[in-house]
Amino acid sequence: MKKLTIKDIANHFSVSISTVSKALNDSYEISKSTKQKIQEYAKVHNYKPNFNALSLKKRKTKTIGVIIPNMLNYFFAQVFKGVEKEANKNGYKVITCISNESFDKEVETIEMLSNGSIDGFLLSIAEETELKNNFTHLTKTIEHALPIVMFDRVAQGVDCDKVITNDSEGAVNAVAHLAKTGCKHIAFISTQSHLKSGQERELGYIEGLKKEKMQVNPNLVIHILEEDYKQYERILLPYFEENKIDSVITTDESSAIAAMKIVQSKGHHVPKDFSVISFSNGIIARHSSPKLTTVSQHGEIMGETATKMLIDKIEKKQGYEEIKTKIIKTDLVFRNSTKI
Amino acid sequence: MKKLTIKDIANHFSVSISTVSKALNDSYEISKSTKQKIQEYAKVHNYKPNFNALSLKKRKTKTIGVIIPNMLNYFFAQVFKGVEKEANKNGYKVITCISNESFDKEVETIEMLSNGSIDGFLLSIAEETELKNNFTHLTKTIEHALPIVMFDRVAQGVDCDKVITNDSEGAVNAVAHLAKTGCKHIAFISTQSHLKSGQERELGYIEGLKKEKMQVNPNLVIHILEEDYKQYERILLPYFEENKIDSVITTDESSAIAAMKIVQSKGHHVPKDFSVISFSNGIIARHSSPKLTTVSQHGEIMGETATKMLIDKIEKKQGYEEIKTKIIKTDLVFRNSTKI
DNA sequence: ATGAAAGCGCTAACAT
DNA sequence: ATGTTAGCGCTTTCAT
Repeated sequence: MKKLTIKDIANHFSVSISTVSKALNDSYEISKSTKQKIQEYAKVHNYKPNFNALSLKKRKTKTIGVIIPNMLNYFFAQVFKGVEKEANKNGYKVITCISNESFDKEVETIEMLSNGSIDGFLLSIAEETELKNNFTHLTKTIEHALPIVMFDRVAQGVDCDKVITNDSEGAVNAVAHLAKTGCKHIAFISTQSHLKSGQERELGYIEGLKKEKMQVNPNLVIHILEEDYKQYERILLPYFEENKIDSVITTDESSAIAAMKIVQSKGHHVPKDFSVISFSNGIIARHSSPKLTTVSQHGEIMGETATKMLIDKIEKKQGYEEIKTKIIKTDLVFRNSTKI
Repeated sequence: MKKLTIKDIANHFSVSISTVSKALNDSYEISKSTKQKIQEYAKVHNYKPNFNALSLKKRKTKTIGVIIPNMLNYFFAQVFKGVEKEANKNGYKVITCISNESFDKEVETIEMLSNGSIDGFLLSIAEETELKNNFTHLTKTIEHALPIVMFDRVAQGVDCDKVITNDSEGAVNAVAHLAKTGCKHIAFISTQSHLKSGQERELGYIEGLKKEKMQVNPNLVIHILEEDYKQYERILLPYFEENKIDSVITTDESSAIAAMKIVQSKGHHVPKDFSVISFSNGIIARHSSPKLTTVSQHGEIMGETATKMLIDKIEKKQGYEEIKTKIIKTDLVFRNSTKI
């Protein structure tokens, strides 16, 4: 069964294709009766204007491209959920690509989609791109009039809209809560010291300590590598043996769990003897014993926000020419790894 | 900066557009020298053929549509990873939609994409669709010559390629391992008794018991609702108090964790006194104490397989006319919630 | 070896 | 109120 075109309808009623086109678009030029019969016929036969013809003509595709570093990351999956929802709400499709944290894949993807496939990009830069600090592929596409909105992992130097979370504030709040509940020796474990957001969290930790008039002990700032996730406990153990630590803030869930297991294995009780707060997306945090108190990022809202910004830019809504950065706040979600 | 078109290139060299087109496609009709200078110029100026013009002309888009029930589900995220990878490898883009387990969203999505946007569908049906047992939206799109490949959650009645996992076999293997390691009273906890795959797992559990010449005790087959996930422990507790249970197979990770917490809170040791095997995608399983032994599904391979099947069908590769169902086997991944 | 022209499905300016 | 025509960017058949 071939797809129905405007031409077929025109033939069927022995009218011109422009009459049909106008009728379907409810033009005032066409008589009520013709409009009715044509619209009726189109509906019954399930006519749908050809997407590519429309896009070619109108020079816009009503689709956006999203580049996500890693969909297995729950946070990014949440962001994507928000993107898809907001895009659909506005009648946009979304082409999704995973960069796998690879610079090359990111560049290739942008190349692939920079041929009129999409009206704009949403992206969170790959780890490798962040390290390389090479953003020419991004500046180039912006020059070519394809708008970009970056989310979460953002390239400061690139001139475009951005949506980020307030990582440092999240850490400050975490420190404040620990201090309030009597913790004196707060450690910080980072698996992301190579990333901007990881550095922000660390800065927030320091700032938080200062605010609480607590001393910053460099021995309590622990940097480990994400790729070593299978040996977190082994790697962390010495830190806990050589220092007096009564609480920890971690940049990720896995190291929070590892820290907790270490102190538990020494017979300590969480949260009575030891408190834990983790930056987190929540999935693992809700299944540990005890459940983790977290600095929670609102991925879905971030996705919605970024998408809205991009669509506003594409459709040149009021104020679209300003370049904005929006900040999504974090929430401290109290579970059972901290005292009240 | 406007995008370069074939016309611009033609003007620049004062040749016709068809010459340019042929030159860019390396046609034998064009002289070596002209080809060279045109290709060179195109490369330098980063010419890219307009996607919509090409699609319109060629009547294919090199893009596939994927409908996923829920991207926050780690398994589906894994499938998606495989899809994206395989699609890209073959030069396809992927438009991704989330049905959110909703029948209506699924239908709308299919409507939205059935206008020449894509060359074929990949989908896992929404829970609601599975319950409604209404697949006319699917049969209709197949009739309209848009191929569909279903994965994981599959509509048996619909005539199309499918990729599924062997759920029942996974359960049989789980029972076998528990039996081998001395378990006598194996319970089964299902949060998915309304879904085909949940039923298959239960069937496999029964079959496994019979193979091991063990008695089937209906009291040990426990059905709970996924929406009650916050109260699994409360709901499950009575079963553990009223029955002699020394091991459990669960259809999901959360209830496995809940079961484990219950027995641990009674002072029992996992796996010494109690064994647990969970159907699982792995993320939570690797963070519990002890880590869970799982029946692991290979989501990424499933995604790759389904995508390859769809592309073969779209491109009418050898044998594309047969309708096939491929089965991805499960693996029993031994961690620490079972004995050896 | 190169070019003219038709056409993919649609919109819209311009007749009639 | 309806029709003709050009054109979106490209491929391809058919001249030349």
